[in-house]
Parts: sequence; structure tokens; C-alpha cells
Amino acid sequence: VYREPQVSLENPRAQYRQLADLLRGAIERGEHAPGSSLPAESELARHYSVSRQTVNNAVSVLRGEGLVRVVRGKGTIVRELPVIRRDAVGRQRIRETGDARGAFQAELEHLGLVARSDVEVAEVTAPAAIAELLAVDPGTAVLARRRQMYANDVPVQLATSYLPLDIVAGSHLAEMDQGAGGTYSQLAALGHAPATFTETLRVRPPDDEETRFLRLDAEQRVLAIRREAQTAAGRIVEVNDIVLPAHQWDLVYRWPAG
Amino acid sequence: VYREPQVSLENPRAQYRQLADLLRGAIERGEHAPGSSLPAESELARHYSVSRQTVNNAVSVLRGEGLVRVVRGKGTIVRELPVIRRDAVGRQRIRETGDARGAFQAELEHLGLVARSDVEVAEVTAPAAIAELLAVDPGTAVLARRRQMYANDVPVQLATSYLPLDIVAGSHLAEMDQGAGGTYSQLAALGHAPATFTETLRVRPPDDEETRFLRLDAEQRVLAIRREAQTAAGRIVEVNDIVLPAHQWDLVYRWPAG
DNA sequence: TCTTATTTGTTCGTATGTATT
DNA sequence: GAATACATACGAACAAATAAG
Repeated sequence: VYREPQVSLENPRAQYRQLADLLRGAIERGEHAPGSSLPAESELARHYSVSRQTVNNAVSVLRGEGLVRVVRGKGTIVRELPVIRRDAVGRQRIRETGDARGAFQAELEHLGLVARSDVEVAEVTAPAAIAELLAVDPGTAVLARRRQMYANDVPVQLATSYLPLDIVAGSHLAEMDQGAGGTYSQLAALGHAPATFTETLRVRPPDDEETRFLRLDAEQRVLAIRREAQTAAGRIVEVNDIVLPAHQWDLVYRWPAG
Repeated sequence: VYREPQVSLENPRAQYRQLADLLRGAIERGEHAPGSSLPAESELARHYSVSRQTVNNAVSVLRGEGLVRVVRGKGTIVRELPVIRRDAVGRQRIRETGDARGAFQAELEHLGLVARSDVEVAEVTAPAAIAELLAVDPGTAVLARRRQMYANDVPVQLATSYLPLDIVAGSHLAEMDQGAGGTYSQLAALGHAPATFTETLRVRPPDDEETRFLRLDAEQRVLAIRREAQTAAGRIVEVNDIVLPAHQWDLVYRWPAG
């Protein structure tokens, strides 16, 4: 006979973890469709004969995993987007080949998602770490290109690219529409073609701005990536700080041996 | 006048977050030394005039960030180890140059830490995904080299390397001590020198075994990395599944443009 | 715009279980 | 075995965000 899954104190696993496992399973089996709401916490508490506090703890586990998104006053919503794959090495090539779409758009189209992004360009005082990498004096102004990126109108990436003004002032890169081929083609046209890319990444809690824009909980994590583009002459001509919700992305790197 | 930091209901930020911020700040300022215990939760509850439940929530935040480690019945201990940097591209080179230390040891010595690792070698039935990558029939036996790695006797990495038996059977790689130069030198000596490396990584909750060995909480995250070594002929000759506590590591990748 | 019902967020007090010392 | 310390659970209450009217 079929037996309704139970949450029980007899089980050595904590009740809120048992319930989190049940809900996760139901979501993965498609019993709660992406974009739909879970039953209210009070409802689940009644159904499984536990306190609402216990349900809240169980939902917190799923939030941390990025499986659901909670809106107070509204409900608990099952995440809509699939995991997106970012190919760090291949993505530069896409632009260089004159592909008009851009790497981000290509990544999303692969999954049948619609890409959209907002760009903001400004001259800003370089943060200390950026100034050092770009080898400009602390307090010097640099060009900052800030992008907010969306998949199906869900925010999925924040990126701020810093460029030295002595290279890019007056060029296409100082415009909102930086022109064909992307940042690296433009840098090459200006005589500063990147020869080597370095990405340093770590996992950390989101800051307040990231929490707001990426709609994250404090318990979720972001992947913070810093990419440095260096010319053959050894000069770093761009630093790009990229922030991704950790649960939303897969990263791929490929390089030759030796 | 100096005023003792307070946790207050007037503050719009939740009390447990206020307290987590206070404790995090104190730890970062060195007011709680690495390896030492925080005051007991009941103590903190009294001191800040909040319930122990609220203190427990605050500590949970710090646990999730990997800032403290909790041992029931004992206390809450401040994390001892610094963040370790893993240079994915450079680490292969280290072994190839005949450096006797190995990449992992080099990474740790850089920080003044002592490296130790246990190795276990066995022939196992290839998991489905591994069998497909190595292009062997499902159910075929492969060689598995499993490593548990420690920094100052703290577990910091789990790695399982899978190799096809038709290449490595009877070779040094089938022994506990695989011999000089590391896995890739040995593969080269067997006529299967890797030409390209691919790493795919994602952030996820630890499974039960990882939780136990890496001493993680369910709320913490691991970086799961799959590295594939491919020969010039296009054959994948090794798959290495690497698991790192996400808060404990920085990753670095570097590659040439174009 | 204001009101009300719904739903999640947070906190408290209390109690019990489990691991360590 | 006793004392200590964290883990989890319940019930209750109020706050805050959302939606419907």
C-alpha cells in the first residue's frame, strides 16, 4: 500500500531536514511546477503535524539551495530557471568571430532563454585594488562599464568592467554602445589586444546591493569572479568584477597542458 | 564615550543578523582568536539580552559562512585556517618540472601550513557518468585513486581520480605510491600524455560523506570540480572529481587569448 | 488611499534530546 | 553519573510585505 511520507520524531534526522527532503523531492519530481507557489507554511504545518517554525526551517534549507524564492506576504515560489553554463575560455572566442550575439546571449539561447542587459558607463575613482591592478595612482579616474544581466527577465549576473582612461578615453568603449566585437576587439583596435586572461574566483555571501538586485537571501551564496585581461607587453588593460548567484551557474575552464 | 554594541529591536535589521554582524566583526578584529571558543550561547544570550534561540540563529549564519565550527557539547570554535589558493593551471606544471612536493603541498607551504594526504587505490565499477567520459562500457572496472587531504591536520579536500584499466593496469599508477612526477607524467610515460585539461565546477551542499570527512554543516557549501584530461588524440584518459569546502578556497585560472 | 486578510519573518519562553567533558 | 553546551521542537505573539477590495 502507498503510504504518505511522514515527518517523525522517531527518525534520527531532524524534522525540518526530513521535511526539506520531502519538499525537495516533490519539486524535483515536478509535483510543484517551476514558478508556482508551495502551500502556505501554516498549511504544511497542519498537513505534516509539525509547528510552523519547523516548516520555516525546512523552507530555509531550500532557500539556501536556491531551489525556491520566498516573497513575504505572498508565498514560496519554485525557482523557474535552469542552471546556466558559462564557458570562460570559449566565451571570448564568440565575440572575436564577429558573432553579433555576445557570449552571454549565446549561453542563454542554448537553453531557450531570452537575454537582456542594461549597461551604465561612467568615470569613477578607481577602488584601491583596481587602481593597483591597472597600475594607475590611487584616486585616479577610470572608466567603469557596469552591466546588469537578465535571463527571461530574472536577474542572473552583475558585472563591472574597469578600463584605464589613457587607453579608452574618446573611444567606442566610452560609449554606451561599445560597438561590434565586444570589449576585447575594441581594445585590440586601440593597440592593446589582450594576450592572457586570468580569473580568480571565490564563494561568499552576497552584499546588500547584490542581495537586492539578484533577489538573493543572505543565506545564499554568490560566485565572485575577477577577470584580468593582460596584453603581451604585460599590461593589465581591463579588470572585470563578475557576480553570479552560485546556485544558478556552472563554470567551465579549458586550457592546454604544459 | 564608548558604547557597548547593542542588539536592539528598534534596529530594522533582525536581531540575529545584528548579533551575527557583531560576532563576525569581533572575530575579524581578532578579538576571538582562531581556534578559541566563543562564549556559550546562554552566555551571549544573557550579555546581549536576547533569547538563546536568537543567539543560535546568529551562530548559524557564521557557520554557513565557514567562520566558525560548532561541536555539540563543547562549544563554538573560530576557524583556524586561512583561505587557500588553488592555481588550476599552474599546478600541473609544478609536477612536470620534477618538483618533488606536489601541487597541493606547494599551495599549503606558501601559507606556512603542513600538508598531509591519505591515498587509497582500488578497482571499482565505473559510475555511469565516468564510464561515458572514459568511453568504456557501463559496468566496466576502472582504477580509482582516492585522496583525502589535510592542512595542519584539518581536512580540506577530497579527490577521486578515475583511470581506464587498459592504460594503467600493471603500471605505477595502480600502486599506492604512483611514483615521481605525478599522475600526468606517468600517463605520458605510458604513451597517453594529456594535451588539454577541462574543469567544470559548481557550488552545491555537501553530501553525507563530505559532511563527515570535511567537518561541514549542511548549511555550508562545497565547490565540486570535475577535471578531465584529454590526449592530443582526443581520448579522455583521466577524470578527477574534486571536492573543496567553498569557504576555504580561492581558485585561479589562466589561459591565452584566441 | 485606506482597510483587511493572507503569508512569511522574527522573537520569546519553555522543554527535551544528544554529545562532550 | 553529573554538569555543560549545542540541536531541535512547540506554542504564542507581533511585525512587515503583499494582494484584494
